Amino acid sequence: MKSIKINSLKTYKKGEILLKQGETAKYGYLVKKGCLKSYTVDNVGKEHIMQFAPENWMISDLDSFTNQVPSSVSIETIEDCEIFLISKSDFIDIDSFDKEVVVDIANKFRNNLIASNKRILGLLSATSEQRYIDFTETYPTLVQRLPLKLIAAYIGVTPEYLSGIRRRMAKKSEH
Amino acid sequence: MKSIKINSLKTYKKGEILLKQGETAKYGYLVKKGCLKSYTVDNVGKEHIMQFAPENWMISDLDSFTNQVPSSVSIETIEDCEIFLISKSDFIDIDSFDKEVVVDIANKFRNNLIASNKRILGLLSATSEQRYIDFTETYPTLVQRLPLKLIAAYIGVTPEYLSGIRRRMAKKSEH
DNA sequence: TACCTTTCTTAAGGTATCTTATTTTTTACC
DNA sequence: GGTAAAAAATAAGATACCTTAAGAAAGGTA
Repeated sequence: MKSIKINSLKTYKKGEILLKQGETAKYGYLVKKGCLKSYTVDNVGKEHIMQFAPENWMISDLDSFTNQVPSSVSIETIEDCEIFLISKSDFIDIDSFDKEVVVDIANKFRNNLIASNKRILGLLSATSEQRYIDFTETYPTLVQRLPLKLIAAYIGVTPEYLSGIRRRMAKKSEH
Repeated sequence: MKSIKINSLKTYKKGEILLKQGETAKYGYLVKKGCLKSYTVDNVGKEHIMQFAPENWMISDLDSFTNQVPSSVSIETIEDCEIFLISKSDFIDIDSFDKEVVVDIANKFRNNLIASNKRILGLLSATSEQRYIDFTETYPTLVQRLPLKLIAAYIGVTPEYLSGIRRRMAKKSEH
């Protein structure tokens, strides 16, 4: 990715919204410091988290960013952040890149795709307790760092229910 | 993708297993005629469908195929099929491709990623009835073509429950 | 046509997860 | 350090979805 020029490094406070559901994504966000989330709010006001982006992760609505259609997610800081903004014009004209960069991009998409497919399988076939365990193994640092309700919105249960999962797991491991 | 050479076109009967969960994927499968499914069977014997591949779709376990690790899915014909096998050696050495081909591959990964992310959002936030409606809109031809139990395994409910969804939807639309 | 097999439907009872409400704990701020 | 606000824990009752089992419909084959 080294030959993609980075437009600007900006700082944000916790809780700022960088992209709103329904708007068109102008930027990809590369996190230098802090953590972002991409999420939807459904018609009964409940939040569902698509992705977390801690340090060195990249986040956007790929469909909106690439095809200039309305975004299906919002993106928001969940800690104070320093973030590189990568503009659409830097990114969309993939043909103008060096081949090496295109290979990097293809590999990045492929790895993201593998990760997304694993998540689909988990949502289809794993219990919520198992999805929580998977989360703690995949993101050991985030388990400590994120509030419970965000983890619940990521694995697909209510905060109350995740609280119960934790209690039952603690009881089990007592002996 | 035009400069990827195609190894061979093979024919299969309905119900043949092309890749078994746990084995390493040697091929990508490009469907000329018929339909494939990729799926897992969980520890209580229940089937969960990752993807359908009707005509012109490509299917494999991308992680297994790319990184030579055990596959997390099985792939099986659900109709009589004609299928192009694309071998790993044709595909994995992405650096040796023309740039144009690499751009095609990147775009294909990107589009798959967008589709997978939509499915994750659906699994997180939509009711099973809404996921069924989404399925009928995304794959109108498959709704008629596939048995109910496969659609149920794709949207993440039991066949009995999907049968109930259909009944309630029919009743609703009566007036 | 008749038979066998698979698919689909229906229904009763069970489990997982949600909703709502209340209490306790933690965090943020003056 | 004290107070307000947010987050987490707990619990009771409601709903979505599953399990099991049985019967009805549809498809394939002799």
